[in-house]
Amino acid sequence: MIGFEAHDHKNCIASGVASADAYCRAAGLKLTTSRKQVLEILLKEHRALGAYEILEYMGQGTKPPMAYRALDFLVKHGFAHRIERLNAFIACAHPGQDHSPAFLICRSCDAVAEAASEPGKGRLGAAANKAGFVIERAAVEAVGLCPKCQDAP
Amino acid sequence: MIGFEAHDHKNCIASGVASADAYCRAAGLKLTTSRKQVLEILLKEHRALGAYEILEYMGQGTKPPMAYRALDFLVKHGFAHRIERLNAFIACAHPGQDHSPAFLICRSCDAVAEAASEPGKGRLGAAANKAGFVIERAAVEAVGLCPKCQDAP
DNA sequence: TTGATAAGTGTTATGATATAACATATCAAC
DNA sequence: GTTGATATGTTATATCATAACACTTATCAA
Repeated sequence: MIGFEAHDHKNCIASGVASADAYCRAAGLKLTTSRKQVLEILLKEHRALGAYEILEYMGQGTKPPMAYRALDFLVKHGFAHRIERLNAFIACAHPGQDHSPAFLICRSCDAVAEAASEPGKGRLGAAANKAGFVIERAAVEAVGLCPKCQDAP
Repeated sequence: MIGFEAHDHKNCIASGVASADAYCRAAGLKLTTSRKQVLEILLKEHRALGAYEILEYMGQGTKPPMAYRALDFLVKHGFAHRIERLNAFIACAHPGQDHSPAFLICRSCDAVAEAASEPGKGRLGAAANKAGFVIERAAVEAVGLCPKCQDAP
């Protein structure tokens, strides 16, 4: 899990962009300037950012559709995820890997950590099966308190 | 799981309101007219409704805060749930029971079924534990195709 | 090369969702 | 019946997201 601990941040950004770059090249996708820029912003901030917040980082004159389009691309291809609860976006912590993300969201400081989930397993999978529902993907967003905010309530 | 099958709808509404009524009386909560009205609307429609859609059912002259306040109350006390993915609300299918809901959302017709999940179990629980994150509640929203929409794509 | 097609970007305008703030009303407890 | 707490009514506005269209750039077959 990539989460609340300290980490080597420069490497984080470089490897995130590099892996998206490689993936796009292999898949015939275009990681254009604005898409790359948004990915870099997400990686650099290393937290969930709202679209309008991203817009500000992109520079003045940038309009909402520009940010949303880049985000659509990044989310569609798994380089970023949307956090429904926060109406926000975060860089993927495991780019390139086929994964079903789950998020741990601190209700106090809004920090977000990405973990793995197993939709289709456990009670949920059994219930879906029984109902004849085919799960394609699942958003799992756990809300609680991160280590830091438990210490300082 | 309560979901995609046909069911006795009148009973659905009556028992939903009755159980909320009983719970509120026991807990010293006030199920006021507008709160009860919104609950009835959700039970009657038996699907996820946006706040402004609920507002229309409430009659003209009703303003957004009225719907949102009633919904806040219903969600807070477990009589309804918010579906983040749809920015919508749905009556709880297991009122009164202590439960951690999961939802099966059809991407074609937006039908929603409520199932049970087990946050804190499985890989997610293990990851949270390891990270020192305390899960208080979790939103689990699985997207896919309901039986009806699989047959008619 | 050129012209056709598709994909991406820039821009305007607006739609959809949600809440802050404050005035008024209701109700239970003293 | 006054007080205090809770709920409602209302205005205004904040926040999040997309439709629609003009223009540009990349791709590629003829």
